Amino acid sequence: MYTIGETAGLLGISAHTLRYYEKEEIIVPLRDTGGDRRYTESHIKWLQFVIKLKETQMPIASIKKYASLVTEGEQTALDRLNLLAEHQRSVRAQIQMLQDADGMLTFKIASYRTLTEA
Amino acid sequence: MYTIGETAGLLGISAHTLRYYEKEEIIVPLRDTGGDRRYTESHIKWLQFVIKLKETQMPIASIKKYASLVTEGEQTALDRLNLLAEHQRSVRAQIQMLQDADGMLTFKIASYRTLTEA
DNA sequence: ACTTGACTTAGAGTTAACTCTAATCAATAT
DNA sequence: ATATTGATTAGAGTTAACTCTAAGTCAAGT
Repeated sequence: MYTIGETAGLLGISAHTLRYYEKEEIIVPLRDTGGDRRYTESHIKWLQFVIKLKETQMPIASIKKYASLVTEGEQTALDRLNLLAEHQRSVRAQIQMLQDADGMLTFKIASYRTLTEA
Repeated sequence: MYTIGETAGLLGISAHTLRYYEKEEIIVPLRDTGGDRRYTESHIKWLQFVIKLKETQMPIASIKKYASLVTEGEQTALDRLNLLAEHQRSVRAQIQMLQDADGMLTFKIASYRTLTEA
């Protein structure tokens, strides 16, 4: 069980952001007797997954959608599968685009090398 | 020579965005006798490059920086090389991160498949 | 002559995703 | 006993990158 500060530290995000994710219904932490948020190992795992989705450009709105499917339970498994499969296509498209850009940069950089070494 | 509308169509961005890039000093189009913007082939090529940088998450501020180096001329070639080399490192880091995410998604999706097919 | 559509400008509005502020409270450290 | 630390809330502010609005000019088509 972690406090909001510990959780933020562990994940490398701010406590502010954790409260924002809660407001967006992406995560629902427990509360201790004093009313403070408490995060379990399974909350942490879920947040790490959310952060991975974020890093790969999934918008908060889609993450929210996925989170709501998880909350709805077992019978949404197929919907979740489809959502992730769709996102995987987007991730692969991003990789392709970045590889093209990498090639272009290699070429540009080589031109500048020729220029500056001449 | 293209009008702003033609250029926008060619590049798949809006005329508004082209004016915005001009305000940010990323591009300086010519003007016809009526004062309307005119874009040459070389403007188009430059804009295509700018769009590639954008797609690969280079912030407008950095693109602006690069554009100003280009304007300054030959003697900034080494600075430009360094800027692009730095960006290439970022592009490669993005590719790496996306490939990890792709693996994770493959795993998650496989789990859901097992679940929904059982 | 009139309408249509593209262009001009300065500047306001939008969206996503935070990020911070203010005012307050509760537990711990000196 | 007081000071610090870290938590709480609602709601305001920020940043990047557009995106649009208003008010207007101008050329071409009917």
